Amino acid sequence: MSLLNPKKELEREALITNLLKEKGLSITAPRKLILGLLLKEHGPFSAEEILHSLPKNSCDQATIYRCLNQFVEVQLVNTSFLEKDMAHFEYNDPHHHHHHIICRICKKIESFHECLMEKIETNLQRKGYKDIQHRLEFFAVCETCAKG
Amino acid sequence: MSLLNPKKELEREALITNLLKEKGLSITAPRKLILGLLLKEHGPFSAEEILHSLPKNSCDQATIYRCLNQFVEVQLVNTSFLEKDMAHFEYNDPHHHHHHIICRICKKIESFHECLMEKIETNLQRKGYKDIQHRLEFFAVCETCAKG
DNA sequence: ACTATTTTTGCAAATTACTTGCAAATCAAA
DNA sequence: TTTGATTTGCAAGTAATTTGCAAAAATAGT
Repeated sequence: MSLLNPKKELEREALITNLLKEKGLSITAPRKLILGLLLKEHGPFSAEEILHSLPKNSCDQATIYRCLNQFVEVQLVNTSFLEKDMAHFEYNDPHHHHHHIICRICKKIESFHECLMEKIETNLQRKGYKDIQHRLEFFAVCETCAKG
Repeated sequence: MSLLNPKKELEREALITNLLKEKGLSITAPRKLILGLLLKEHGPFSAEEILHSLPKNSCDQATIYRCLNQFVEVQLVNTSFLEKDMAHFEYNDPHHHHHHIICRICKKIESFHECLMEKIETNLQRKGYKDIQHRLEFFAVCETCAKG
């Protein structure tokens, strides 16, 4: 824990605890660690990155996956599939809706906040990105499943 | 091969062959089968679905993956990650740019052609979809990599 | 607080989409 | 058709993610 600002740390603790409670998840050490990391640093992170960012042996990788999946279920966290064989996870902050761009070569990930595609592409071009493609997918519950 | 319309079949053959040639890929039986399927039916298909749609033993699964990856490289085919542990593939028809919606429960995939998000979401709501989320990601070559 | 009940965790093994090494088959160029 | 390069099939390998199970921790009731 940070020795520099114990008050802020307490606030963070309370925030994490509240978020978990609101979503009906019990308060456990691994869940606080993982959610705490996602709140402090703004990802997206792979499960492996999370594992290595947390204190050694503080949390098993199976637990990390299980917690992340639960967080995604209750929409506390978003998943992206920026690389094909590895998911990335990020705190789902409703006030900071944004999207990602990944370099096809070096895999560096950046975020941006515009939300109209032509505008976004123009801005990306100005930033020097070449050969831009996008992928937009919607996820929802269809009429049949909503009734069943 | 279809006995109903041999002329159309020949045209299709020629189209497939031309597409492969244009992209600098040699003409092989598996490549023709896979691309042919993607041209005839409009996916997206998983590799497994492609395997089972082709005539028994006409093509190994390793070959299917290799061909699909080559098609993606030359931008003849697009990939989506609609389900988290399985890629879907679709012919990249520049005249029919579109996006997908997948039901979070039954995994049924539909396509639509609008390209502004609010409009899309409104239309999806009219179709009865609930709890709509979207995921938009850009892929490009960053300035550093373009120079290096 | 204490205990009982439920939930969660850690570990190790399993799963599964996807990839790869290699010898045999097929393709393309001349 | 022959020659050399590319591609294929097969079987084994890889790596992210999941799962079974017993032990540990969290919650609810008293």
